[in-house]
Amino acid sequence: MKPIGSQNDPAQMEDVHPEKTDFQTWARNVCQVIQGIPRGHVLTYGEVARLAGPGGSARRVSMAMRYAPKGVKLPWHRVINSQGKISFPPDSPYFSEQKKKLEREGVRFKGDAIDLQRFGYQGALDALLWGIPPAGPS
DNA sequence: GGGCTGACCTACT
DNA sequence: CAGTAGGCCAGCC
Repeated sequence: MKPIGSQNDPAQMEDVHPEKTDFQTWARNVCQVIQGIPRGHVLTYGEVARLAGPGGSARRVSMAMRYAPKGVKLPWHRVINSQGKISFPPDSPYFSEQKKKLEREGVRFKGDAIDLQRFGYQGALDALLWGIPPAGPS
């Protein structure tokens, strides 16, 4: 992917208004939410979108992660779709990589999907607001 | 300026 | 439980 290509206009780069809930601000919020997911838990796109703020749609979550530079450490593998499955094609290298990372963190697959009842980060909002660690799956 | 695509979601049939 | 329909919005052609 190319970084905006020929965007040499200084006006567009510097004239940024963080107060507004534009895509960049919202995307940054999404990154915060994803980084707040503890090890061994996962969140769905819809939940991340809701936690990131108003005007959030699940599609934008995926865009935000692609939007983030490589330098940013983002546990993107902890984000899955509402079906509890990985959103990559099974033959994609990303699929195996994500599954591998998740299993390494203790997330077990029930067939081809994850049991959201167990590994779904239900305490996401609490942790984001008060820093309360989640109760691990027993 | 319009049209199609996409790491998606919810609801309905 | 599988398939379909509508909605969502940034990027790219």
